[in-house]
Order: sequence, then C-alpha cells, then structure tokens
Amino acid sequence: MVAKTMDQLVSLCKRRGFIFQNADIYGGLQGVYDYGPLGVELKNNLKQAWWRSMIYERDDVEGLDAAILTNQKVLHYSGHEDTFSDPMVDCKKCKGRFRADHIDGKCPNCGSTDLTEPRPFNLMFKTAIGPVDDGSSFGYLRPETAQAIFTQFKNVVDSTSRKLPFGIAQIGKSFRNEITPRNFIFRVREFEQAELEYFVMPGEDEKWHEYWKETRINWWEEQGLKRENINIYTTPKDDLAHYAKACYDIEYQFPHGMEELEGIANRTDYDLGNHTKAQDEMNLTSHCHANSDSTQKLCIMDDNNKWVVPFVIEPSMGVDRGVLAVMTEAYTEEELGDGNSRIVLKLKKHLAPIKVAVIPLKKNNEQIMAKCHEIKQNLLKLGIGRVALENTGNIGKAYRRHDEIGTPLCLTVDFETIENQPESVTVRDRDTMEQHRVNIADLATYLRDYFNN
RNA sequence: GCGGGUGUAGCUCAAUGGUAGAGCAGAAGCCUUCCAAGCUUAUGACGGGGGUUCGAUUCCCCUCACCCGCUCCA
Repeated sequence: MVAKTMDQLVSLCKRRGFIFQNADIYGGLQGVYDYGPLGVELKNNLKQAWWRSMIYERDDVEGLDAAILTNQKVLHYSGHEDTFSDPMVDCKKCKGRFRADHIDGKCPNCGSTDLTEPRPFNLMFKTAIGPVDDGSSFGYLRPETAQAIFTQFKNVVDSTSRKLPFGIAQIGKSFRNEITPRNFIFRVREFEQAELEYFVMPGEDEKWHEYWKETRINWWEEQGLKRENINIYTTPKDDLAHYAKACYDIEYQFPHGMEELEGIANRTDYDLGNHTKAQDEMNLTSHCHANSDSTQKLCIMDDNNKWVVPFVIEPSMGVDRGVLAVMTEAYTEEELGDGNSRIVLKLKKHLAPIKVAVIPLKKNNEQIMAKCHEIKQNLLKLGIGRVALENTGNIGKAYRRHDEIGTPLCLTVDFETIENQPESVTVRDRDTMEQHRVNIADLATYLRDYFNN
C-alpha cells in the first residue's frame, strides 16, 4: 500500500533530481530550494496547465508578468508595510496591536493580559535600488504577485477593452521572510504563486466566489489530486485577513498534515480602493488607506455608464505547494510479489517530466542504438514534451527508473525491431506494466492520441 | 523566535578517542539481456568552524541545515 512520508519524498526528489537544497555545498540556505532537471519540467508542466485553464481556455482573463522589484509606495498603500512588520501581539480585549518586544505581557492600552501569541508581521525583503546603498532609495521584493495586478489594472483595462467580469492572471516568484520555513517546499522564503484577480460587479461577488471555489477544486482534481484528500476550509469571520470579506482554503492532505494549497478570497474593493486616486468619489465599501500619491482612478465603466470600483475574487495558488501535492498523491509503492517492489510516480501524463523514454534492449549493439537515436529525434517533432534516450543498458533497471520519475511510456528497441519488417517497438505502460508492439510507422499517431486524451 | 531531535558516500544505514564498513545507485567494460540479473575495473563520506587531547567522526562550545511541537497561511 501507499506509504509516504516527507522523508521518502525528499529522498526521491534528491536521488532523481527533482528538488535540491539551495547552496547545498555551503550548508544550504534556510527555506530556499532549487528545482533540478526533472523538477523544473514538472513545475513548468503544472504552471502551463494552470495558464491554459485560466487564459487559453477562457475568454475573460488576460495574462501579466510584472516585475519582482516593487516600488515602496505600492506596498505602503497596499497595507503591507503596516501589517507585515516585526513580531506583534494583539490585545484580544481592545484590539490594539503592539510590538512584542515593547511590552511585557500587558496591553499598554487597556491593561488586559489577554494577548495573542507574538506573530510575525511584515516579512518583506527590502533591497537597495541604485548604486548608493545609503537607505535613501529602496524597494521591496514583492511579497505577493497580486499587487502588480492591481497597480496595472487601469493599463490592462485600457489596452484590452475589458468589461466586468474579467480577470488578470499572473505566475511568478514572491518572497517572504518567514520566521519558520518548514516542511520541505511547503513553507519557504522564495516561492512561486499563480494568482488570478477576477474583477466583478459589487453585489455579484458572492456568486463568483462560489464559482471559483468549484472551478478550482475541479482543476486540482484534473491535476491528479483525489477529492477525498482535499478539504475546503471556510475561514471564520474573526480570523479573516484584514482585506477579505470571505475566504475559502483548498487544503490538501500533505505528508505533514491537512494544509492550505490555495486560498480563494473575496477581497472586495479593498485593493483597488487602496491604490486609486480620488478615493472620496469612489463609494468605497472598504476601509482603505488614504492615498495622496496615486495618479489614476482604478475604476471601470459599468453597463449604465457609471464608474465603479470592482470587487475582486482572488484564487491564489502556491505553485511549489502544488508540486508537493501532486508528487505526494502520485507517490506509490507497489508490491510485485516474491518480495519485490517498485516505486511508481503515478503523475498525470500532462505533468510527467519525461513523456517517453526510448530504451535499447542492448546498449552495445550499434544498430539498436542508431535506431533509438532515430526514433527519439522523430518523436521530438511531435511536440509532446521531453523525450529521453535511456541507455543504462539494463532493461529492467530502465523501467524501474522511469517508474520512479513518472514517465508514462517506455519504448524499447529490441532485435525484432532491427531484424523484422515492418519495424516495430514495444510500448510499455507505467501503471499496468503491460506492453505491446507498435509499428514505428504508427508511433506518431499512437503517441498523439495517447497524450491528447 | 522558543522548546525537543537529527546531521557518516548520490540514497539507506553501520562502527570507532588511534584516522571509517556495507547494500543499493552512479561510471567504464563483457554478454542476442523485456521488468532493479551476473562478472571485471575504477570512483566515492564523517555539514562547517573552534576547543580539550599525543591524537577527535566520536567529548565540549559556536555555527549552518533539516525534522517534530508552538507559530504560520501561497
């Protein structure tokens, strides 16, 4: 049966080249990981699946790839500078918030001792911009990709003639100086997000919030996660982030527990309200930061020719967490009888790092090797993804190796291939281990059908 | 950040105050070899720094990283 611990996954990731500790040869860097040869393929495939479903398969979402370096004002008006700083405690009685190191267990406001535990805020990475590092010119590494979507809202609307509802999607790195990175790539300091900000008419926000919850659950199931391993957590009103009216978490049964994979928040008009100029004219429902610096009105014309600041529904996924989830789900240890077993990564085929392995039955036979090279070159033209030539020289090892990295199909060139007509190879299925012969002339059609279904 | 634990080869483990051993993986080679076969050859480690000691992988201190709990939420 399936026995999976984080240790097993970490071991597989290193052994096979999915994920390595960053700066490994110097002892590592806490909460930072690098994706290896197979990991980068898997992660790219997952991001591509997201991008396809968000943008190519829809008519109402545009893409964006904004900078990581962020103008300080963006994160000032977004509220991050206020809420994301030193460890803070909240007074549960008067709701005051204080730096943990400035008080000693007692609220300086009302005297209550009913305080929350110190919590880390403002974990943003600050960096000097320009040649002189005297503190006069600095920016931040973005702590989330979302803010650039809000600050570029007007430019996107103006350049694409969008009407509500519509969305802007973005994938990219974000940085948070987490106090406690933990659980492999689950909580890290440099991570990748895939975020959609979906702009809707105020009043229609709750409907769309439900819509995106269902849509995103379905997408995760398409990535191979079993519904029984997914939990939908509805954040209680009292625990909601300052910007959210409501929030669902899509949680997944990771090796270390049921934890958040994606958040789907109703952010109302808080973000656009924070960043817009002329806030007084906007009929904002949120309590926004007074903004004296913005140069644009972040609103859109509705059907009645009235300007409106849209509400925002935000499905925000952790890409690294997604990689961890699909690997967790796919990791399978199977008994084969006689004390024999194999590890199989039963990834969905669109996610598999290597789509097809071409394997010589005997690696020191020139004819077989030549045929393998020829087949590999021809398969590359299909555009189905990475095709690997596997020449370890032992057919059983090659199959086990590709089981472990999730390669869906192995093609083996044997003596029959080079001696008989028409030329054929065996095709071996990762999950069933069954194989059958396919003529080389039919391979292109066979593989296209296989990978398109 | 606090408390607890761990760190020996690519992976999984062993031994030891006298300078480290195995299985598997990886490399080269032989074999008409379809589910981790066999044989030959070569290769590979005490996380880092300091201290005690004639001598430290082992004992002590510091540091780095990972794991568990508190915490967190992409």
